[in-house]
This record gives sequence, structure tokens and C-alpha cells, in this order.
Amino acid sequence: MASATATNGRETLASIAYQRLLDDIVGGRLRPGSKLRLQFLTERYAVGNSPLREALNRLSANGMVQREENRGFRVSPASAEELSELIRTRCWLEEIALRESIRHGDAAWEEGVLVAYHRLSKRNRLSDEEYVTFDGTWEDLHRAYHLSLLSACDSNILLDFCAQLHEQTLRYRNLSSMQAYRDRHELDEHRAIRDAVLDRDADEAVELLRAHYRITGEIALARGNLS
Amino acid sequence: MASATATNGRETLASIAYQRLLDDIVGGRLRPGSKLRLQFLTERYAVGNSPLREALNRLSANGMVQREENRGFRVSPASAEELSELIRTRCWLEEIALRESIRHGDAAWEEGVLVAYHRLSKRNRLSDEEYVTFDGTWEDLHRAYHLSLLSACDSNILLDFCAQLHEQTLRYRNLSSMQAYRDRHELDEHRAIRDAVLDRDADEAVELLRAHYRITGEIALARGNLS
DNA sequence: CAAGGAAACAATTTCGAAAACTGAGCCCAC
DNA sequence: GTGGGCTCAGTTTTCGAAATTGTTTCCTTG
Repeated sequence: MASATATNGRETLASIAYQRLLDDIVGGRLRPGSKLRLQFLTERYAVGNSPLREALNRLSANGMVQREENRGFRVSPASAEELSELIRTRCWLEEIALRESIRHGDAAWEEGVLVAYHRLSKRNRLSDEEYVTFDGTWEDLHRAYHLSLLSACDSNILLDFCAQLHEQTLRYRNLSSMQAYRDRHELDEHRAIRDAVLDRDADEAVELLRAHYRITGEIALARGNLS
Repeated sequence: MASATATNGRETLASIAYQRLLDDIVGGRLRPGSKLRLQFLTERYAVGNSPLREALNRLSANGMVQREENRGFRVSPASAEELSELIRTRCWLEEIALRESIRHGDAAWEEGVLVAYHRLSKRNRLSDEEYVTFDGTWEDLHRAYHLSLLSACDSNILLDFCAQLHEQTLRYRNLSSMQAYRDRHELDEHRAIRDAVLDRDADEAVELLRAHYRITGEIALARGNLS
């Protein structure tokens, strides 16, 4: 998705709508399964019919919204089953990507991981949730960190799939109460993964990463008010 | 992609355009890298501006076309590098899917594999290329066979990724001369894979499948007039 | 002659309205 | 009752034209 898009000059309304829709769906402000009426969306985003439809079509191609012929669009429903499927798939794919990354990564990659971790660690998650530095939100830094781990895997296609899965699971995380993550030591987990990766200990890194995702999934599942 | 789409009643022009564009790109009739001007496409497909743009936006989300803001669309370029990346990624993902499928598949899955192979074997590839039975073209049967192998993997998400990769590699196959595949014994390979799968011999099946893809890739690479 | 800048042209993007479709309510025949 | 067809409001989908953006050309100026 991102790979097929070269964003050069001025942004188009369709892309703005795409971003805002994605944000609202991933952020849980548009509930799973809810109908996406065009009139509602045009008012919400102050964007016309056509760019909105283009954005919705893009989102339908990567599973964020469902499209039914002649019956419009709705936010993709969320379920415990899909979440566990998502996490399972994510563990499979990221295991591969991480092992390849550890095998092929060079010095620049190591430094990228280090910097991404550093930026993430500087940002406390729950204190000032929405604060945006020039680096971006906590979520942006978190995504950047996880992708940096995989970035040397030598397959942009795989990397792209991993990014999609990240976005999907992020939605589930946002659907469950943020409170649920309060007593979790994410930064410790991230540091442990970083250390294993920089030590080139693939088995250890993979195990830590999988545990990291499994815990996230269990928290989301436990609190799950997914509709 | 397919998973997010429920096609019930009458088909919409956008979906028709999507199908025909996909066919023409995968079939190599729209060359890699070539510009997709809307006027040209409206004449070619006798479909208006809007449905075409929707189709193009869908295609841009799964990598078949590139989108450049305010500069329109073009067919995604093809390169030897991308092809080998594609095959590498495909081997990774299908190995997982196949192993899971062999582990979890039940009797209905076995029968599905058997039937899919049977239908494929009845159709000789090179004799009457474009002939369509009620089962579909050779390519349809081929795709159905390969997906049937993976269909019990218990992750629709992974299955969907595999389907995307299948489509992408099919494009490369069609870009290289069909002649190149003349002295290949595909059916033998497919049968060998089927037998290993039905014997639940995961290691053997995976090895055969990977070899199958590697050979396809090498043929396409050798003849590659990819532009 | 090179560089810069307006003007004309070509293509994409967006808008507003018309057309097509869906689903519900209603009536009527059976 | 019950099922089949009809109408009608609400929604989606599509069209044709307008607005915007990018590109080329040509003229001016240093």
C-alpha cells in the first residue's frame, strides 16, 4: 500500500480523506461494523463525494472497511476470532522478517533500531497521550520502532504485510480500554527485544517478540468490547 | 482484498472495471510502468470516469498500480529484483500456510485438494489456452489448486496474502514468453505436491512447493523482457 | 545564450446533479 | 393469514462539467 504510493507534491483530497478515515477507524472512533454513509462522511470530513469514495475503495482493498455492492461501505467488524487470527499471523510473519533482518542487517540498520528505541523510550505513553513532537505521536514512534526491527529483512512486500498487520492490531488495542495497559511494562519488553536483536540472538529475539504480541492480544481479548 | 468484499447482487461498474483492469495487467496487455490515462481507459472499457478511478484506487492499495498524487496512475513496474523478492516472500508465506494446512486439515480439505488437482489435470495447458469450461480457465484452476493446498491453514489473512502473491507472480509469468514453459512438466510437479500433502509429509511437500516456485521464477527471469 | 516567468495546453481531481438500486411499507388477490 | 407485486423514500453509484494541478512552449530579460 504505502509502497505503491509516491507522495510528492500537494496532497489530494482523497488522500486526506483516506488518512482521516484510517485514523478514525484505527482509533476506534468509527466503531467496527458501523455503516459508513456518504452523507455522514461528507459532513464529518468536509470533503466531497468522489474523493471519499476513492478513499473508501482504498481502505476496502486492505481490509479496513467492507464493501457491499450497491449497499455501500461499513467499518470491518471486529471479533475475538479475528484478533487471535491476526496475532497468530503476525507472529508467523514477523518471525520470518526478524530472522532475516538479524541475518542481513548492517551497521546502519543497527543504528536505526537504536535510534527508534531511543525515541520511543523518551516518550512516556500514558502521561501526555496526544502530545505530538516533531517525531510524531507515541503510536508513530512505536510503529517506527517495530518496523525498524524488521526493516533489513530484504523484502518490502513482507515489510508491507507486517505494516498492515500492525495497523490492524493497533485497532484492536484501541478498541479495548486504554486502562487495561496501565500496569504493563512495555518499555522493558521493547528494550529486551532491542538487546536480543543487537546481540544477533535470533531465537531469543523471536521468542520475546512473540511473547510481546501474545500479551497484547490477551489484554485486548480480556477487556474486549469489540462491537 | 477478496475477504473484504461481499459480492451479492448486481455487479457495479467499478467492480467490472476492476476485474478487467486486473486481467489486463496480470495478463500483460497493459505493460509494466505504462501510464494509465483516464481518457484511454474510458474508451477501452466503455466505463465512466468515476468507476474507473475507484477501480484504480483499489488496485493501488494492493500494489498492482502505482498512484502519484496529482499525476495519475501507472501500471506497477516490473523488475528482476522485485520478482525474486516476490518468490522469496511467497516461499516463506506458503511454507507456513502449507505446514499449518497439513497439520489442521480435515477430510473435507483433503477432498478439496484432490478435486482441485483432478480438475487441473484434466485441462491441458498449452493446447487450447483460452478455452473456458464451467470450471474456468487453466489459470483459474491452477490458482484454485494452489489455494486449496493452503486453505486449511486457519488464517484467512495469510491466505489472502498468498492469493495476492499468486496474482503478482502470475503477472511475471505472463510477461515472459509462454513458449518458455513448453518443456516444463508442471502437472508432474503438481501431482508430486498433492501426494506429499495427502501423505501429510510436510517437509517433503514444502520442499516440492518451494522448488516449484523457484523453477517458475527462474524461467521468468531467464526470458525476462519485463518492461 | 541561459535563466526565469507568463501563457496555453493537457491531464488529473473534484463537484453537483441525475440515474440506478435497495429495503420497507402497503395493498390486494388467493 | 400469507405471499407477490407496487410504490416511495433513502442511499449508493454514475455521469458530465468545472476547478485544479502539472507540463510545455515561447517570450522576455539579464
